[in-house]
Amino acid sequence: MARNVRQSKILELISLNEIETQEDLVSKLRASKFDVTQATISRDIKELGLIKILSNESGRYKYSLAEATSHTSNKYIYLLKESVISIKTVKIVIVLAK
Amino acid sequence: MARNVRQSKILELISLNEIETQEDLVSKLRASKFDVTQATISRDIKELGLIKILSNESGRYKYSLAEATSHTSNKYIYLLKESVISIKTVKIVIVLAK
DNA sequence: GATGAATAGAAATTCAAC
DNA sequence: GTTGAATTTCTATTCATC
Repeated sequence: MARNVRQSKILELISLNEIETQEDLVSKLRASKFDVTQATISRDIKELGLIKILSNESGRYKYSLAEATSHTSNKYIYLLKESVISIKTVKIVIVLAK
Repeated sequence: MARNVRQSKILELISLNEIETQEDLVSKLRASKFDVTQATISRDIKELGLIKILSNESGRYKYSLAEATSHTSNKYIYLLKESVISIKTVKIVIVLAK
């Protein structure tokens, strides 16, 4: 399912990068061969429950994983299980467990 | 300091209500006699490090206190100390400690 | 430094198409 | 059910003003 692969890629991207806007995310996804628009990313972000927070480093807004709840963790874990995950994505699980 | 009083009122309002937009917050602040515009609220939100998250009840976005960090907690506690705080606002501290 | 009016910029939704 | 183009809605910033 392409949508799940894309969403797990989004989790990876926001974990490893400072993503300031949805357009940033679109660019990075396109660089990874995901042909997608801002409208879809907006929906993905809502489904993943991602939040925009202030980055300590830059003082600017960036996307972040939501504060862990059973709902969001289950969603993340499901996506990671469903997709072919690189070692980078495994690191996300570690981040979640912090 | 009017700004701090307003910001602690904001903490109270988002803790006790589902605030979906900055305009919502402006309305509620005006109802509480804070004469303020969206531009100022945008700045307050950034300074307080507030985030927009999905509400479990409504499935819609609402403003929320940030995940606790020493920085944000200190900021909240400072504001609560500085201002004349109602019993309602004391409840916010309890929420933060959860 | 704090703020508002206006504007630019970003994000959510609509509406159609698939 | 998923998506994109266009649009609406919402938010951040600019540029004055105090």
